[in-house]
Amino acid sequence: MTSPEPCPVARALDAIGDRWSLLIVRDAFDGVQRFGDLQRNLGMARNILSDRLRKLVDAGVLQTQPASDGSAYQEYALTAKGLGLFPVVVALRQWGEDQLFAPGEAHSSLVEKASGQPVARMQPQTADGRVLAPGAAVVRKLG
Amino acid sequence: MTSPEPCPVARALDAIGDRWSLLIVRDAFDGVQRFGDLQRNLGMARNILSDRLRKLVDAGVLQTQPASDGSAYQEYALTAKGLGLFPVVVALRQWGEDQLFAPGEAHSSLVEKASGQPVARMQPQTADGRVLAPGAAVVRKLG
DNA sequence: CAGTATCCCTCAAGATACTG
DNA sequence: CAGTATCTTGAGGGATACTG
Repeated sequence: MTSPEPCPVARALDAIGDRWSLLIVRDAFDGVQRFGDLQRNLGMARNILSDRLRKLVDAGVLQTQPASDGSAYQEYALTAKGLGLFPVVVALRQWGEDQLFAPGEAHSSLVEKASGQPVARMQPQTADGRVLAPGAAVVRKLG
Repeated sequence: MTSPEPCPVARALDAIGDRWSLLIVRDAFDGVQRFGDLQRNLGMARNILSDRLRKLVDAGVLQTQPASDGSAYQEYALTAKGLGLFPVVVALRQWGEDQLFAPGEAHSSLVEKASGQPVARMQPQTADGRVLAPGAAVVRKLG
């Protein structure tokens, strides 16, 4: 479970598959960029957040940049690599909403209601754009 | 980080966000259904695999069924809920391939080459099917 | 405010022996 | 072969005090 993982899924999980990284990334997509905001938002220990941020920066998922409000501190922003996690976060949210909530149960995708806009969803598809349903036909194509 | 998580992403990660579950699910999508095959394939300790399988069954992601070869044991198969993780696994694999491998480096999505068929890819899209690029416009829609 | 440094502790994970 | 039982370890994580 370490070193040169040959499986892309395993390698991805090695990079961002821990308990906090993807939640940090989700918040980053949501525009949260400050240490304190992340910490309050996620309710995690400062040292852990600090460590996770460093690792995400080392991994090239986040980058630090001067604070937009002119304060002496920095902000954490998604890199291109980090933005590439968008489908992952969307897919996770989608599965969570579809499979992990009771029919009437409220979840916190409030933005949809607030904005009146449907949130992004995912559909696996072939390279030529045909929609793909999970099942026997694709079962051996996951790598 | 426990109990009634209101965020779908957090709840999803609570269910399958540990170090092994998604790898087991990936193998399941790949047709691996036997305890011993999973154990050898993933190189994980028997007791951990046993525990993880039980939890995945409890979570409704996997179900046991009589072995197809008539042996006395059982097989672990994806439920509908588990099949719903297809986009998640695909998105993870896609990100891994695109961002975590050097240009010429080989990864183990051999199936594509073997079958000559392109593997599934993901594209986030709106409810009406328009393709969505990650960025400012969608940044507040992740929930 | 944005971190770092310490201390502590739980739990996930590994190894391995055992059972039907 | 398909697990279960037991033991041990180490890393991940939490609380909190501290610094620039």
